[in-house]
Amino acid sequence: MKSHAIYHHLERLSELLRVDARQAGLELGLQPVQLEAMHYLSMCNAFSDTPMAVAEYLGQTKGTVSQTLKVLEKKELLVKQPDANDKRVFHLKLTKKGGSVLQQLVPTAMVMQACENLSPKEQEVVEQALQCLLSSFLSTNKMKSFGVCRSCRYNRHLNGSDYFCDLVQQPLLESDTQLICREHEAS
Amino acid sequence: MKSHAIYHHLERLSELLRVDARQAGLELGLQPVQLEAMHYLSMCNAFSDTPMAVAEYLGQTKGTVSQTLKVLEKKELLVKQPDANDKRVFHLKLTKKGGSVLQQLVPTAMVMQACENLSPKEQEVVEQALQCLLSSFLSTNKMKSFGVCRSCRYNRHLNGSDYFCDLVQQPLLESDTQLICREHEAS
DNA sequence: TTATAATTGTTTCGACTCGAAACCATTTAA
DNA sequence: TTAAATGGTTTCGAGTCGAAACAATTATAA
Repeated sequence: MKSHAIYHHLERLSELLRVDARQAGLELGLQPVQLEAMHYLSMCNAFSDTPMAVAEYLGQTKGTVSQTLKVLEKKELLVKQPDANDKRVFHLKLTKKGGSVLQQLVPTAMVMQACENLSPKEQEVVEQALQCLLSSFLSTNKMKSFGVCRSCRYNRHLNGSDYFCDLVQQPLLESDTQLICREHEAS
Repeated sequence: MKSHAIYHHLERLSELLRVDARQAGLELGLQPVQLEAMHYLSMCNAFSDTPMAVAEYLGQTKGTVSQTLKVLEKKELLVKQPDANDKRVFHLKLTKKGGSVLQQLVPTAMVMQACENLSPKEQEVVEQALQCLLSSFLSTNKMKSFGVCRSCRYNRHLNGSDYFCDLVQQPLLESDTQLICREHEAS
């Protein structure tokens, strides 16, 4: 059983990542969790860009996330747009400023460099291993996967660039299918 | 370049781990960072069980760590012992209670189960990959490795169960050589 | 249809984290 | 023997986080 060794490495990587993210966000007064929220919003689709979805993704309560988003909104890194059909929900969009800040800070320089120092083969192995571990975490604990739309069992490829989601019963653009969906279920 | 994918997976794993650790420590009122400190202390050698070493390991300031340790001491999970030679330094030892709490909570049930759901081969690959990534982080950023004594370039294997550290100029027990050292440098 | 329940999001509160800076005691260097 | 460096603590302020109470809207069911 390698669980202790895996835990140990993961714990250390996690701490390094956190310290690094804290450092990276320091100049702009951004906290690690705020960067994570922005990172998620930059990758998710239009069904998944709400406060509730962010809360599920981060594993935090909606109240906590609400505060996080309020700060980002005040810093003009994102805007809240009311939903067309449901007056309760808001869609969160990164502003131009938000996007460029994110691109500048994520991934952090430390991670970039560390990855560049690995051979392409090693990068491939590491990426696969992390994915393997992550999906084991998610399936073992029956958590939402937040995978990309294209790999979802509800996603149907009609033909060419035409896709359709059987869950929300809507057609999808090809670009949509590369984004993260909160309803994602592995196929 | 897989750096973005690697960052993404790592970020997510890191967040899951943190949420899980928070949950695990909840009953006993232990915070994630407190568990990490205890975990470190359970694995480090006698040169590395001081507040400063914990601070370096966690990447936090000594002031912050001092507060963390004060809480753990008050909960009787560790004790502070004065150093024999240097009146400024203290050695931190987990109490019996601290050890059993740690054994119960680390690794968390989530990680244990997720690992058990991987095949032995997968566990091996994941463990190697994490180690590979971690050492790339550390070497790229010239950070202390906190590796086990046995793998250090200062460690000399004399014969049988006799070892010697060229840095501190002291003989080592075989059991010492399996512990983490703050002065560790890869050989 | 209309009351009831569930859902989305916000606000407030208190316990906790964290770094910076000031501080003390001790050790090392000059 | 003074000055600088080191290990550790304390204090302070800004920030994180969950719980709980709240408001508004939508879904359910009688």
